[in-house]
Amino acid sequence: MATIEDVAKAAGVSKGTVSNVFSKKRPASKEVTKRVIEIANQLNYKPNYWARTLAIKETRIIGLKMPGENSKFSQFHLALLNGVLHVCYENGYRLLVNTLSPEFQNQIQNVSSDPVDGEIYLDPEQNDGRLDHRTQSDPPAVVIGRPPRGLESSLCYVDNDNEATAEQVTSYLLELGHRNILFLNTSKARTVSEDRKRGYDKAFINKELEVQQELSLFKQIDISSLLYGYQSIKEMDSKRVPFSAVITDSDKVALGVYRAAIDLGLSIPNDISVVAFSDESIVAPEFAPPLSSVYLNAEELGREAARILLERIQDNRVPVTHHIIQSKLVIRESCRRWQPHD
Amino acid sequence: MATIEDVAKAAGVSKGTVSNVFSKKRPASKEVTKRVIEIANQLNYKPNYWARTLAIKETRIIGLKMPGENSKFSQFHLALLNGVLHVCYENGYRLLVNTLSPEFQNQIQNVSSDPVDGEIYLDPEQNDGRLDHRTQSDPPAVVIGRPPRGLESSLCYVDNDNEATAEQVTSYLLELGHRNILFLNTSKARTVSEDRKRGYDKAFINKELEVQQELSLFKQIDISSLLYGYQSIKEMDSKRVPFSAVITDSDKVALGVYRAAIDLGLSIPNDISVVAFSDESIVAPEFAPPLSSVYLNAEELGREAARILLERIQDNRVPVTHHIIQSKLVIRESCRRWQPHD
DNA sequence: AACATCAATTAAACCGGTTTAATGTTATAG
DNA sequence: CTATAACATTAAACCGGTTTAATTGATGTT
Repeated sequence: MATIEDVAKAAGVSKGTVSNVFSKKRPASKEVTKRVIEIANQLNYKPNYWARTLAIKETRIIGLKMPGENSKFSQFHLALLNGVLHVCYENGYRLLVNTLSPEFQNQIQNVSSDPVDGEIYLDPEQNDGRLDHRTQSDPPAVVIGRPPRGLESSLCYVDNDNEATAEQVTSYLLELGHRNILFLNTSKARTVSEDRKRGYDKAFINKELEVQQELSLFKQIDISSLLYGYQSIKEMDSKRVPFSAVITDSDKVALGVYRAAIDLGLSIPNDISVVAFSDESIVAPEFAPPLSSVYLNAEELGREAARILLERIQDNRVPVTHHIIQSKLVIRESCRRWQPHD
Repeated sequence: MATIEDVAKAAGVSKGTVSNVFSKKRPASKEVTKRVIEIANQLNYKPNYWARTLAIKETRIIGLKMPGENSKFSQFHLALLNGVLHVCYENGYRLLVNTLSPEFQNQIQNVSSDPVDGEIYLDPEQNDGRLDHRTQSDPPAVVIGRPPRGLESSLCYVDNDNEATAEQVTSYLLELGHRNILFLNTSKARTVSEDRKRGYDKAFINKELEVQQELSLFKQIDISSLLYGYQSIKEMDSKRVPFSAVITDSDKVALGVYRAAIDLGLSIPNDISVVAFSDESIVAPEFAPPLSSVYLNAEELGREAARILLERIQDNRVPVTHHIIQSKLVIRESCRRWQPHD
């Protein structure tokens, strides 16, 4: 690969001039510009990205940090990613997906600063190593979701109002007459599970009803969403724990619930009502019956996070902001007024 | 941010020694190692990624290049991405998603080498600017999908056998007695559309039937998949073009077909049989009726592409390889034997 | 003619690491 | 007790850009 030196020599000018022709940061005469560009083309010269980065201390790359383990992108992440990418596209930024295993990163040979101008953190957890170890000198960051207690005030984040949404969903079911509402929450480690649980509890308390803790489940990390939904229902059934409605963490979990219902000869919504969080796919309407679910606006979460991040990158003195993205409960046909059987 | 120089001074050793402690490329004594690491921690020192990259000419980043315009990741891309990420994770690589607008990249200030060790190209097109302009000095590349004619022999790629699969799908419908089979193909620009069309034609020719070209449609770039499916059916219906089966490019297009069928009071599969390519979501079974579709194994496509790329990065003299990933037609309930109505 | 102004250019320093070649130090063999 | 190998360390060069400060030469002013 040709270097700036090669081009400078061939064009009979100094490195600085070639640099100016390419960066346009200072003027160069018409003739020189023309000659340099011609020769650069001949030599197939392109400025070296990393050399430039080293000199100007800007990568024009933003990072996306997944939580620790080898996690997969979900439907929700996909929408979110598309939002982030959209903003990147508009602003000439690239996106670096950071999936390095803890083992890899802990080896001293692999320790290094992150090669980005700023980072978006996904799926914050209660004790989030990624966030705890952040220091002043790290690049700007924006979290999607609520950061763990204690870090809320010092970190920018973008989130839904998960507590209010959970309360709304639960109230909806309570008003339909349901009293035994199974809550298939996401993993306890994630901060969002706590918020949703609080909203769920609140809905009961508002109606002066008692919360049945044994109906609040948390997903284990090692189980798939589909199985989580399926097995939970099967288990509740075999333990003869009564419930007439289910709130699930995602449409995938709801799918598991649907399948379990079929297996158990239960009808949705006649025997069980179902509502899901996090429906970003276009398929909820295709469920039989169409699934009522909460649209979280993941794409907007991604867009907004990226926008805020770029702002901070340009000027890191802008105040820490917290941005709430509107979510929306979409009622379809998976819920029904509860009336005791026979 | 502290530099290697700061650490070296504070520890009373040379830059080279600090470098050796961190890179482990050459030995350092126990005491020196200990002292250097201690001081590095105190100063919160981490080796600068860009400086290191410039020196060793290795980024440990692989790139993912989307086609030109601001395109979104689909369900298919998601599965593929997860495959790529998995391999990255295992091998300590980061993934850079490159979505820069052509306008951005064409400005001289933004011209530069790509900041990656190798690249994966998605959705190759017949006249693909990204691929045409590649030169010997560009980093190693792997294409997912068939490269345009002329570049096939010089580029590594991973693909399904789209021709054979399309032939299989079409034959399946022909054997069910269908003769007017609408083919809602993907955009004509993409190489895959050509391959599938060839397979479709072949199935007819094998049976010594004539291909009705007016039943072969190609998606326009500016229309959503859902609308493409919906409008195509509506249009065929209003033009009174007879057809009894539809092959769609993806489950999203199929969804549009389902919705049009409802609008037109047509029953699937009684009036229209439907088969989709590219079903990577878990929802095809949730369609009413469950959608027969071709599982393309996108995750494996991604994994294999990443694997081949890493191989080439380690040794770019390995021969150019073409890898075919198995796809599979999954029969569900959206197709039926064709018998003329009353 | 002398001086100030301005644009284009350059040599050299710099960004923060790695690597080479040389040096000093200690252990091992003859 | 050397000669030699093996090891740890360092100074200096290098990677390929950008930037600073100085220089040149052309233009304009009085």
